[in-house]
Amino acid sequence: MSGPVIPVYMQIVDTMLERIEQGELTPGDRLAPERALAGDFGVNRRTIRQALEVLERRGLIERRQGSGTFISEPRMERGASEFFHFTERIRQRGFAAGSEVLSLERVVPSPFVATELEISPDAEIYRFHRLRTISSRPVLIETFALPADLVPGFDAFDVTERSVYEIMRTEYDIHVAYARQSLEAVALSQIEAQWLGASPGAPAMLERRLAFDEQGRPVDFGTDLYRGDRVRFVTDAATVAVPTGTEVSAAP
Amino acid sequence: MSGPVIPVYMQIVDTMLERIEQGELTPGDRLAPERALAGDFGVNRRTIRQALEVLERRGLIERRQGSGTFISEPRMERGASEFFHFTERIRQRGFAAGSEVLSLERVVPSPFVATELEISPDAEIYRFHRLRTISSRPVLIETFALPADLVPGFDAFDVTERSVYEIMRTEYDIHVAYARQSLEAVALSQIEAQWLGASPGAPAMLERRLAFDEQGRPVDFGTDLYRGDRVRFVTDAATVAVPTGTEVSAAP
DNA sequence: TGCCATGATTGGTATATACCAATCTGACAT
DNA sequence: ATGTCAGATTGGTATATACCAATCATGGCA
Repeated sequence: MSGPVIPVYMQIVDTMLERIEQGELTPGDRLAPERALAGDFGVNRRTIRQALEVLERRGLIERRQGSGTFISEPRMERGASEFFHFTERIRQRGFAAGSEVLSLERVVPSPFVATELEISPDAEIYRFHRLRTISSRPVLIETFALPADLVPGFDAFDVTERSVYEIMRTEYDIHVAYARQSLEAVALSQIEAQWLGASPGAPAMLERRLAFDEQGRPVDFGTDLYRGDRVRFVTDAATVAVPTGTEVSAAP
Repeated sequence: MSGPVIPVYMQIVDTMLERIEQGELTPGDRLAPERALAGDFGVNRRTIRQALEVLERRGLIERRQGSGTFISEPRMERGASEFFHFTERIRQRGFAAGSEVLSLERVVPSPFVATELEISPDAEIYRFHRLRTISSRPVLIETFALPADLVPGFDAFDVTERSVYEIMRTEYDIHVAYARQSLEAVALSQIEAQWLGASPGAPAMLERRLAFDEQGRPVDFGTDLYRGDRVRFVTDAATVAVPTGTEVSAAP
């Protein structure tokens, strides 16, 4: 009648994340061989491999056949502090950045959200919507889902004035390090259009976001919905081959 | 002795990619159960699972415990700061990439285009539109404007089969090195919708592009117009791109 | 000293087996 | 008709075992 069943390989993932966090393992270090880890943890080698596959997909380790498994350099590029600061960016351009909280509640997440955040389906989250304005004109709706266990009492803070990630950093010592994100074009629903002062069906830019902290824990799952006529994303590119996760290869 | 050793699970991946490409399996279809596939292919269930894991990571299938494994809706994914090799990327994902030239003419550009390309207002350009398809379904309309002085006789080449930048490179020794790009959400016009097989007003992603060669000369000015429901731009933090990363700007 | 065969090490692939967990189906009771 | 529950179906996790492929370290030879 225990709580949620956490698979063994995920427990091993957590253990290794801790070791990385504690500094027992630092970038460049080589892990023990899979067979040795299997012995240490008292599990089958296959189970260790499942755990390593998770860590590899998150970019925390690198595996080289015949050589070993190594802790990778943390991918902090375009880190939270630079990337997510809507307010400073807008003010630097000489506009007035505004903010309004549309909703804030503590709820049980949908199974999908729970899965993405890697929390048990009955653990709660803080979910809220925030409207962002430039020169008093609505520009985007932000949606956040934060695991309540990580940020207990989050609703005590004023999300109108402060950055969400800044609160997580200073109040909870959670440092958002990187995010998986994607952009797509969508049509505004009725309610979204109303919030943004646009017409239903008008084009908008939807950014999906799953943010991780330095230990690779998912800490925020949400979206940014931009009015299509009020935002442009600059994506300058060089021809240099860019090794992104979207590249397809035999190796995971 | 024998050629390169392709693991069995990758051969199975290839087989399934073919079936998807051939239309034997279409989005929404349910695959046979893993145990049945194992029997069909004459391999262990674990091997089938390895193949399915690859397909899942590529976003081609979706697995639901207790329910089955399903072909997902094809969506082209690309990094926001990559703009080359449409064809290769699509084929790597196991889809058939198609191409159709909608127009090709040598004309005097508008003053705006002439300014962007830094050519005299009466110098001519090659202007053309190309429709790109994935599995025979329209995905984007490309628009190009190339200074005619740089690529004389460009209309002699078959833009249906060859990459524009590849032609510029091999036939004219012009090496596209860099592009200033931006992304925005727009609504499809009547004619655009017709080409893309969508409804007028449907959301789309407009990418504006000004490409430069290694000497910093503007060599191409154009746009890519993506159907909003058939493309997703991945903007992970994993791609370096700090200096020219994604920025938000207030639209004029 | 320098090179390179050779074996040990390490991750990669594959089989066989078993049981768990989520979902769906259909018979049955109301 | 409608709701409910038991069993079947299907993907998920885990063990034990074996061998292959890439890499590395060692020691002998020129």
